[in-house]
Amino acid sequence: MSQLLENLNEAQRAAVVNYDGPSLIVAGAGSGKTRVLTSRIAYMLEQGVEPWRILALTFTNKAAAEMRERIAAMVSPEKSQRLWMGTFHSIFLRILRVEGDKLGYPSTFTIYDTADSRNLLKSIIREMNLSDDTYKPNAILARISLAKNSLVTPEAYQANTGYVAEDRQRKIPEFSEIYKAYVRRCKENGAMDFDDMLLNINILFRDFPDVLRKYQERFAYVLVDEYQDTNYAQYIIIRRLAQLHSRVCVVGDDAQSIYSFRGAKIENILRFRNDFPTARIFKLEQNYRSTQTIVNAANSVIEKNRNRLDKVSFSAGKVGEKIKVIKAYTDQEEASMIADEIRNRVRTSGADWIDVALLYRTNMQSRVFEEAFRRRGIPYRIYGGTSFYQRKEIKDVLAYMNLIVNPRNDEAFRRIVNYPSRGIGDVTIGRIASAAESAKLSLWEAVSTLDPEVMGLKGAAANKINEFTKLIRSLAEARESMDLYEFGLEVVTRSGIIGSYKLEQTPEAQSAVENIEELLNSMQHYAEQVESEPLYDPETGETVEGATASPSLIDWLQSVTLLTDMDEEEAEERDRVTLMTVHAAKGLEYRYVFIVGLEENLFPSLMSMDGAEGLEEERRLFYVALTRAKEAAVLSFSETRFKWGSMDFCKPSRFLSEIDPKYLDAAFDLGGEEENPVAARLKRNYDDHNARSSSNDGYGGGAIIRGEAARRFRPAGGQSAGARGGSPAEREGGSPAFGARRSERPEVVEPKPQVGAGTRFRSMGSRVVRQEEADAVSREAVTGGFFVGQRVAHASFGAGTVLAVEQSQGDNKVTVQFDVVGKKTLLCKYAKLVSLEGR
DNA sequence: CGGACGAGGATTTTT
DNA sequence: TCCTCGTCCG
Repeated sequence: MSQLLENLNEAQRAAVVNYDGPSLIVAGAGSGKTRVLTSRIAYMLEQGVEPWRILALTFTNKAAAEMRERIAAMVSPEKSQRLWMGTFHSIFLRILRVEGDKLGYPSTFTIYDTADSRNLLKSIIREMNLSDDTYKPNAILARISLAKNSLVTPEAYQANTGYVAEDRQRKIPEFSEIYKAYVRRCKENGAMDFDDMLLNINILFRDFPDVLRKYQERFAYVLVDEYQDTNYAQYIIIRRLAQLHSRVCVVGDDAQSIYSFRGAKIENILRFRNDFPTARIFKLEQNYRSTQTIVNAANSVIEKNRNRLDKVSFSAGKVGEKIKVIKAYTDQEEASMIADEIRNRVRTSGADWIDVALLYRTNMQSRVFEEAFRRRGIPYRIYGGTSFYQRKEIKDVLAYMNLIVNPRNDEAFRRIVNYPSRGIGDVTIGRIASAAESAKLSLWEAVSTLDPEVMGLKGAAANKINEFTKLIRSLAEARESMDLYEFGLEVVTRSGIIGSYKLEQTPEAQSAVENIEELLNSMQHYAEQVESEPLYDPETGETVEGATASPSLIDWLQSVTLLTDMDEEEAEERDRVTLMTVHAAKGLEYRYVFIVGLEENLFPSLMSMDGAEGLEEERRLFYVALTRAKEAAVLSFSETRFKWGSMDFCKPSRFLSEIDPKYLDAAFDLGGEEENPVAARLKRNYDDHNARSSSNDGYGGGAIIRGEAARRFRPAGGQSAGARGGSPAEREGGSPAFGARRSERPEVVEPKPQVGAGTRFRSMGSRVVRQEEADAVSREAVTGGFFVGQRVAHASFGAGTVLAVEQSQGDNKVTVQFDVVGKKTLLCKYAKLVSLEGR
C-alpha cells in the first residue's frame, strides 16, 4: 500500500483512492480535509497522473500555497510545481491573459480592485448627473457584483423585465444604465474587476467552444476546495470544465458556508448529486481537532438548521471542559472580564498567548478589547483592517506601474497625474478628458500623442503636462532596461513619491516609506523566485531547456492585486493573542477560543435577520466560531453595549440557549424564551425616554439607522438568473448530466446587494501603528504607564516628551511637549501614544 | 493646493 | 464614537 494512505482513517482513505469519477467529499470541521485533498492529489500523481492535467481550485492563495507545499513534501517539488493549483481568480487570470484577446482585452489588462471599481463607479454616477445619495456607489457596486456572479450581463439585465421593474420600484431606475456604462468603461480602460475574471471565463467558454474543449481536455481532473463557498459563476465554470470527463471532486462543509452575502451558494454543495448523479459521496465525520464537548455543543446548535446535508460529526478525543459563559453588564466590562479570563487561563494552563483567539462578529468590537489588553499588558495582534496593498502609498506606486503597463488605464492616470502635486488641476484634466473623448483615446494616449494646443492647453499647464509625459515615458524606458527592483526604485524616486513622504516627517509618512520599501522588496523577492524556477510549458508541463521565466512587471502587478491581507506573511511569529472576526477565523484552530458579543442583533446580526436563510447563515457562522477551539471555548455577552455613541440594551444571543445546556457552564439564565426582566425594564425606560426626546428633536433616534440598514434589495422573482435563461452565458443545452436537471430547481440567485456593503478603510498604516502600540503598551503596563520625561510619539502630532501624567479614574491624562506642534494634553485612552523609549 | 471643518456613515469580505 | 470624504476658504 502506498505510504500516502498509511495514516488515514477508513473514510479518508476511500476519499483519496477513488479519484476516477465525480466525488463529493463532505468534510466536517477538523476532519482532516486539507490532508485528504493533498493526499488525493499526491496519490493521483503517484498513480501516474500528469500534474498539468490536474486543476485544483481554492479560495485563498494561502490555501493553495499550503497544499502545494504539502504535496511537494509528499511527492516531489517538481510535480507539485506543475500542478494547476491556485485560486479561482489566479488560475482564470492566467487563462485570460492568454485568451483574453478573443474577448477584446489586451493581454496586459489591468485588474481593478474594489476601490478602483468604486472610484470608477462614482465618476460614472457623477457624469450621468445622478445623485450618489440615491445611487450609493457601494450598493450599486454590490448589485453589479451579484449580477456578474449570477452571469447576468448588462444586456441580459435590461432584457429582464423583472429586474428592471424591481429597480424602478427601488427608485434606482437608472441602475442598468450605470451597470452598462461601468462595463463599457472597464473594457475601454482595458481592465477587469474581480468578478469579470469569472464572468469572462464563462463568456469565453460559451462563445469559443474550441477554447473550452482545449481546457476540458487538459484538465482531466478538477478539484475544488471549499465548494460550499462557490458562487453561480464559479459553479458554471466547474460544470463546464468537468463536462467532458466528469472527474470532478468537490470538497466542503455545508455547515461552514458563511459567504452568501458575497454570492456564495450553499445549494451548490447541497445539490451536487443533482449535477452528478453518479457521484460518490465521502463523509469525513470524525473531528480530530476538538474535544467532545465542543463538537457536541456545536452539533446541538447546527442541528437547528434545516438546509443541511446529512452528516454527523463526532470527536473521539477528550471530553474536555464545559463551555464557560460569561455575562457582563457593559461592553467595557465584557472586555475586562475576558481579558482577565485569558490572562488567568494562560497563567494556569501554561499555554502561550498565541494559543488564544478572540473572535467577534464585527470589526467594530475589537476596540474595547484592545484597550483592555493594553491596560493589562497582554500582547495581541489584530487581523483585518486595511490590507497592505490597499494602502494609499502602495496604490499610488502601483498606479504608476499600471499606467506604464496599460496605457488605457484612465483610473491610474487620474490617480497619479497630479500626485505628487505637480500643479495639474481639475481644469487641465477636464480639457484632456474631453479631447481624449472626442479623439476616442485614453487619457494617456491623448496626452502623449495630441498637440497640447488641440486640447486647449497652453503656457504653464502645457509645460506641466509635458513634464509628466516625459516622466512616464522615461519610466517606461527604464522598465525595458532595468531589472524589476531597480525599476521600482526608479518609479518611487523619480515620481517624487518617496521625496514627498520624506519631507513630511510624521510617523505616518515614515510608515508609508517603510511600506514602499517593503513593496520594492517584494518585487525583488518575486524576481528572484521566478528566476530560480525552471520554465514549464503549460501545455505539456515539459521543462523548457535552459530557460527560466523572466520576471515581468505585468505578472508581478497582477499577482499583487490578487493578494489579500490573509496572505500576508507574518513578519515575526510572535507570542500574541489573536483578535479577528469569525469570518477571518475560518480554517484556523486555537487551543482556546473566546467568542464575544453573543447578543441578539449582533450575533446573530440584525442585518442578516430578514429571513430564515440569513439566520441559518449566522448559525453556521457561530458553528464555525465554536469549532475553531481545540481544548476549550469561552462565550460572552453583555447586557448593554455602546453603539455609535449611544447605549443599547441587549438580549443574550439565541445561540447561547440553542446549545444543549449540558455542555455549558453558565451560572445564570440565558434568556431562552423569556425576557430578562431587569434588562427589559431598563430597555422600556430607555425606549420611552428616546421616544420622548426624539419627538422633540424630530430626528427619531436610532430609527433612521435601523430603517436604512433594514432596507434590502428584494429578489425580482422566485427564479434564478440561470434558470430563467436571462444570462447569455447560459443559453446552451448542457450535457445530460447537468443542464436541464439543474434548472428545474428554483434557485435563489437574485442579485441581492447589501446596503452599505463595501470595503472599510481604516486609517493608513493602522496595522503597523497598532502592532507597535501593543508592544509599547505591554512595556508600559509593567512600568505603570507613562512617566515624565518619556519620549513618545503620536499618530498625527509626531514625537514629543511627556511633561506631566495625571491619573483620574481610569482615564490617564498626559501632557506632552511635541517637537513640532507644541504642548498638548491628551487622554491616553484616545491618544494612542507610542513610547519611543528603549527601542 | 492644502488645511479646516462639518456631514454622514459605520456587518461579515476568500478575490 | 470615530473615521472618511467632500466642500469651502485662504
